[in-house]
Amino acid sequence: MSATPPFAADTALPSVAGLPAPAFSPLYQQIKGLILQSLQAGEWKPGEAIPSEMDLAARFGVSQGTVRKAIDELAGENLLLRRQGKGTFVSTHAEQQVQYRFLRLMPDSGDATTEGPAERRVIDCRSVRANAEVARALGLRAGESVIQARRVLSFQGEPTILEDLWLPGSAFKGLTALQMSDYPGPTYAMLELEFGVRMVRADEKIRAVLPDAEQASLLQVTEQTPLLSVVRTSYTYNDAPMELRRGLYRTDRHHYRNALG
Amino acid sequence: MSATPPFAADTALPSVAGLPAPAFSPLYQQIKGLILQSLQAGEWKPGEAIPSEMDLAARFGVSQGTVRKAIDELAGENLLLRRQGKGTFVSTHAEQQVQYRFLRLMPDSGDATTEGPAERRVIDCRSVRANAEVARALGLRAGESVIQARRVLSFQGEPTILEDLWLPGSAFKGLTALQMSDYPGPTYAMLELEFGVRMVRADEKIRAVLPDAEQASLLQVTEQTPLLSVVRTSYTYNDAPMELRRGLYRTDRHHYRNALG
DNA sequence: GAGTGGTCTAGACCACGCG
DNA sequence: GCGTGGTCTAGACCACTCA
Repeated sequence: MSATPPFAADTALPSVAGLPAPAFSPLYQQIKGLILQSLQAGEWKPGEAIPSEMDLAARFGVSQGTVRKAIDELAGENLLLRRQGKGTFVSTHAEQQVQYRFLRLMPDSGDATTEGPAERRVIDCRSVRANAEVARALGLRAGESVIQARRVLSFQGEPTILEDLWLPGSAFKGLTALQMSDYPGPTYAMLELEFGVRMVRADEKIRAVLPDAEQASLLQVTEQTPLLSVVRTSYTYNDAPMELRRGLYRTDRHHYRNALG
Repeated sequence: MSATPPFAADTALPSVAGLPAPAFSPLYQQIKGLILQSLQAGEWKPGEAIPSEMDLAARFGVSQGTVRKAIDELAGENLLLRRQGKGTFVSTHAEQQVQYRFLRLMPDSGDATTEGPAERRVIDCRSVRANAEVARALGLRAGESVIQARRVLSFQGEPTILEDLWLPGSAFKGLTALQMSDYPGPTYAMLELEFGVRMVRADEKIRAVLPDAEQASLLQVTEQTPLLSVVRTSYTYNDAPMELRRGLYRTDRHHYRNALG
């Protein structure tokens, strides 16, 4: 029971010259926003169930159908996971059926399960000052503290991915090389667990490049071997960038897979 | 008015040993299937409006809400396009706001609109016999007739993409180099218009490679320039493969963009 | 059997596009 | 002002999970 709808739909806001009217916000979008706030505030932790649709409907003072539509959208964005008969759960990078949610590199033959998990070797992990590029990508000022790490992922004993990554120092203070290498499972799952930061979506820019001498050596290829450069920016709930990652992928036994709708 | 629901939900089909029960098919999924059939049969052409939700509800003998949910899914798969106040339309590669629906290559600065349309140069277009690889990708037998084409796309005067593509000869009989070069707009739109074949989704496998001498010459780069190899298989409504395309992308002024959800 | 999400319906009203 | 898709409600019943 209880409350009245959070806001009246703003059907008649003043319109701005030159721009289309500010648009009207349906109830279920407002409910979606409220659920998003609770997710962001950590009211429900990754992997946990959120309240049932009926409970949320009562809490927000709307019908079940309206809550349902809000949850539908959040589930479509992979922020929530519905399980019939059990409840609706906060998405997590752990306990994912697919091992790595953001990694699109696939073995040429077989699939990720036949290949087994990656072996990780952390080469470097330390706190540095952000240069201009890193600062821009993470929404920081140049010179602010960031954690920089480098590691090599190997599949079936063959070094395949060289990753450099940068995380804002403020959110990940105290991250160690040990955490980066010892956590069993995706690094994003470790960041959720240890720092409460959940990466929710990401953008990638892909190029073909040649490695420098050090990169080639780490991947055990020649400097004439073309590699995929994958620059990823990952975002948390409020669309704030929380990670910059640059991967160099060997594509002699793997390929980057993409589905176009 | 009219008909009874197309099928009773098959709640109690015999279950197969070792497999989970055959599942139950909600009404809206059946409606979705019927709409899909009409699309595939060409009852409504790309760009045209399909009947209103009320009309379809009457035609199928279900409620508007059920038709709505079926259409929602088809719109989510980009097969239909909803426009409030106007109707629901069959998606098309023409009149797309984004010029190229399947092309993920973006200029490093600015966007596709600032860059202007690509200039196309068709180098080759002829009928050949499918080799084993092409036959497998297109679901043909080796030796069957396929149309093979090669072309270069240039942006702002700079050759950027070299494409080889293969189309099943049966569906595209009579395709000429002239059609490939003269049609203003996406090639996929031309194939819709001239052959009634609509590419609905695609898969891409991406690698970093070095070009051979001929490829390098066509793209005006050296043989030591790393390029993106993008092998795309495109599918029509019934998930039948209808095109194999291999692109070599220069990534010195462009990058392949991907969003991860 | 109780509780969850999933489907389906019927009806009311709203926003949008267009003649 | 009409027809379209879009929102919201209320209620019934179904499928799934787990105790």
